[in-house]
Parts: sequence; C-alpha cells; structure tokens
Amino acid sequence: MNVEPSTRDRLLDAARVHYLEVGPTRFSLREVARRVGLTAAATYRHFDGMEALLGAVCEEGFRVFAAYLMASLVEEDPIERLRAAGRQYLRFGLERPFDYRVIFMSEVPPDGALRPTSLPPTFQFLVDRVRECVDARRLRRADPEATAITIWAHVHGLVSLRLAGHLANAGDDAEFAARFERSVDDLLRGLAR
Amino acid sequence: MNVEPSTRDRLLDAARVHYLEVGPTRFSLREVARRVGLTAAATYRHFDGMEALLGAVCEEGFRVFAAYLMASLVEEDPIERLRAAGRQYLRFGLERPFDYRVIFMSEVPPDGALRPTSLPPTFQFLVDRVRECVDARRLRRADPEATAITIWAHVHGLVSLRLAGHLANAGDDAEFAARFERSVDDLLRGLAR
DNA sequence: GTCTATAGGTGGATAGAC
DNA sequence: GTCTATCCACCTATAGAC
Repeated sequence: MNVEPSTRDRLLDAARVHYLEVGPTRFSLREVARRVGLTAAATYRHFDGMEALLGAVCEEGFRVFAAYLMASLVEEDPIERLRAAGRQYLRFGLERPFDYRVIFMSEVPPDGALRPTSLPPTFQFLVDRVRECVDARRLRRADPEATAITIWAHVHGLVSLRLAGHLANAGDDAEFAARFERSVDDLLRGLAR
Repeated sequence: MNVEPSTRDRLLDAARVHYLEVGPTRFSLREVARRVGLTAAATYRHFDGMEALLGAVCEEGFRVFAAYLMASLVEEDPIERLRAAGRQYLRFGLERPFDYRVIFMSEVPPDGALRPTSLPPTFQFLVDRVRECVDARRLRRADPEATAITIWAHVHGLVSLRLAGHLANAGDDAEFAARFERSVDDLLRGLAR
C-alpha cells in the first residue's frame, strides 16, 4: 500500500549512487544529504554517522547478491545449475555494479572502516554447486573448495575487469555476456573429468 | 656511485607506501611530505601537485609490470612461455601489490583523476603469447584476443581476490602460488585443442 | 525530524622570504 | 629547494532551537 520510500531508504539509494559516482575518495555524507534535500545533521536521525550509512548500504548489497544466486537453483541439472550460478553472478555485477564493487572490489582498509568485515558466506553456495557436479561425475574429482576458488576467480576476473573499464572493447553488455558464457565453458571443459 | 636516493624518489616511495596503507580515500599530499620530512609546499618543487605525484607513481608501476612480463620470454616452448607469463603476473601482484592495485584494481573515476588513462598496452603481449601457442597447436584455434581475455581474467581474478583478502584461507604466498599454478593449468586444459 | 550555528579538523594550493 | 604564513574549500559531528 505504502509506496512512498522512507527517508531512510532515500538516503540509502542516494548513498549508493553517490558512492558509485565519486568512489570512496570523495564520498561525502553532506553530498548524500544534499541529494535527498536534507542537511547533513538530519541524517544523524537515521544513521549513526557516515560509516553506519555505508555499512547499511553494504548489508543491502549482500542480501541482493544472495537473491541473485538463489535464482540459479531453478535449474535441475547440476552442471546447468553451476552455469546458471555463473550467469547470475554476471548479472549481479552488471545490474548492481555499486554493490559488486563494495563487496568484491573494494580495497581492504587496514582499520576495517568503510566496509563490513564479513566475507561472502555465499562462497559455500558455490562449493555446494561444485560438489553436486562432482557427485554427478560432471566435474573431475578434486578438492571442491579449490575448484570453487578457480571458478570464482574466473568469473570475478571477467566481471571486475569489465567494471573497471578494462574490457570496454568487448562489446556491449549483451555481447559481453555471450563472451562470458563461452569463457566459463572453456574453463568448465578444463575442469571436467 | 651516487647511492643517495633523490628527494623526488623518496617522495615517490613514500607516496606508494602511503597509498597502499590508506587507500585512495585518505591519501594525502601533506602526509607524504611529512613522511619524507618536508612541508607540503616543498613537494611542489618536485611534482605539480597531488595528481602529478600519483601519476608518476603509476607510470613507474607500468614500467615495473612490463619488466616482470618480459622475464617470461626466457622460456623457449610456447606453452611454457605462456605459463611463465602467468607466473610472472602473479609475482608482480604479490611483490608489488601497490602497483597491481593502481593498475588493475583501482576504481575508474568518472573524471579520470587520480589515475593514468592508459590501459595496459601489455595486453598485446598476452595476445602474442596466445597466438604463439595456437600456431604451435598447443591451444585450440580460436580468436586469440578472446582467449587472451579469458586467461587475463582468470589470473587477475586469482590475484585480485588474493590481494583483497578474500582468499586468506588459501595458505601463505608459497602455497597460494602452487594453487595458482594448478588453477591456470586447469584453464589451459580447457583451452587446449 | 529537521533546522541553524558552530566547533574542530584535514586538505590542496599559492605567495614570498631565505 | 625549502620554509613560514596564509587562504579557501571541504568535511564530520554535535548542541540546541523549533
């Protein structure tokens, strides 16, 4: 019924967009407030300072990422599930670049500020998909965790280079998605039994 | 004979270390000057402001990266050259994490500040290694550029996840290097003819 | 909840003496 | 080349009125 976004949500959205636009360097609480039409002081009624605001944005990103991955479970075949998980990973990166950046590409601040410490617990999800494939003899028998790291690194490499602008010559998003698929298939071939 | 590093070089070193420690967010020209024992104003005799200083640091990083890659050419066998290039890529990432970050992991500021615009011209180097392998029938015949992107993404994924702290459970650097090698071999198997 | 006012700090950059 | 002094911009955060 209530379609009006709360001020809190508007702050979250503005923070995400602003961060994506200017990066961590010039991120500013005041600027976020400005975009929402508030003063900086007013934001303190919603978040306990700048770090808390960014922290809340990150939390939301993790939830969204988990939802993307879950969607791959509609596939029945183990190897298709794995491939779907890769596709969903790419979609998350392209559709939610801000969230992808803060989760997977942000620098590790020595003081742990500006980011939630939690590693993606979703890594276990990938290990499960790999194990399924091994059990179904679609992937070579090997340490599932090592295989999961290999796959994760591969898809992360493609997505992060794309988001960093280093693969701008790889076509638009649709063409890049096709290349992505072929690249993942090349890897899976090497991981097959 | 002259072993004394110039003030300019000391500024470059301090800037690299400082940037690696605090990231782009809190990078400060004043702090760099402080570490070298100068005032901020003095640095303007050596660099035309903060951006120029960071730019000089990046240039140096590119030169170092190129040197690492070149070392792989000592190998004679095409596929071994390619594998050596991967190893050198990893070594560069582990031994020069600052340079790796600024070159491959830094965010793309919309205004292009804080970073040199040049994409690594070293990508062509990788394409050449791939083409060599295709010609020697050690890799499947395919678009060498697409194959190069696949390989680059794979090694970049492993290195960047490692540097971001997401693969802290993958052992120390020596063990990680061994895992890296196996992972790359898995990919090359999938890319073989 | 939102405002104004303000404290207290950091930073980049320049001018001019030495 | 390096310094001191200074300007100006921006920020986070808090206090207190409304």
